[in-house]
Amino acid sequence: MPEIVEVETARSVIEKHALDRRIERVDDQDSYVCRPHLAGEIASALLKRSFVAAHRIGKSMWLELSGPDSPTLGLHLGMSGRIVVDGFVGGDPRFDGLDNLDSIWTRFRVDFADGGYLLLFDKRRLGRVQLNPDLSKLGPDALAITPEAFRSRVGRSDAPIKARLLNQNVIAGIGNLLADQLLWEAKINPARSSSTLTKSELTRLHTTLLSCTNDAMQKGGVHTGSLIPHRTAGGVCPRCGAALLRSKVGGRTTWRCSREQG
DNA sequence: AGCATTGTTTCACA
DNA sequence: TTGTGAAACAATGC
Repeated sequence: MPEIVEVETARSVIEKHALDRRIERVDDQDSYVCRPHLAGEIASALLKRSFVAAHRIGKSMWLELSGPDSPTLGLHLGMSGRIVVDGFVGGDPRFDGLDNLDSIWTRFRVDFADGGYLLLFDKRRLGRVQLNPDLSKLGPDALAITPEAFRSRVGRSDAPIKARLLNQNVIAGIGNLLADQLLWEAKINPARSSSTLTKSELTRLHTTLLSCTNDAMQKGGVHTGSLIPHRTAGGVCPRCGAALLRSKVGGRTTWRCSREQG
């Protein structure tokens, strides 16, 4: 997906352009993306109301609806989702096809009374639209977590540090690319047991997390990280020139510098 | 043709 | 109890 940076962009698009507009029509027919799907359940919850706030923790968004006893609308971009409101786009920067918003890749759509729209464009179809999503297990948001909480939560486990960073219940928002990027920046081996990291290493990792996400936000996505283009066969460390090594950590393809993250 | 994929969930197993 | 690895999910890109 869309990691925390892309999701925040999407949330921001919604906040700026989709609030306080009367919802006139809803297409929730994709029963895989929209769930649980009791024919039109989502549609009837939204019709004649409006979105009044857009929130996010990690990679999960939820929208508040006007009116008493309204549910919230959960949005998750999955592996490839984008949010489009009128012409404004937020989310996964890969793939084209946005020139055809009526295609099968539009998995969910809201039309406003004023003629505008909000939609979820998702080629991979692993995104989710859901009423009252359960977000109670999510850890603190990666952009908001304090250094102290970061150290205690992330450093507590015997799991590999990368697996720990990817665990959304520990800290919410870090995905595979961002994890590789920040472990490389901080010169820490992704496979090291989290509990062997020193306090100063954890502090450095947290600082790096902030600079990486900030940087990615400026440049338009986590794919702009300096390590990312080198995560390929024969790739070398853009910092020291040593070979990059490919492995599997936390179930995900992992690249690290053979010299600096040995 | 075959494999990999910026994500999440589930399950068998150590 | 924790953690891991693999599989499943869906569909596209290389």
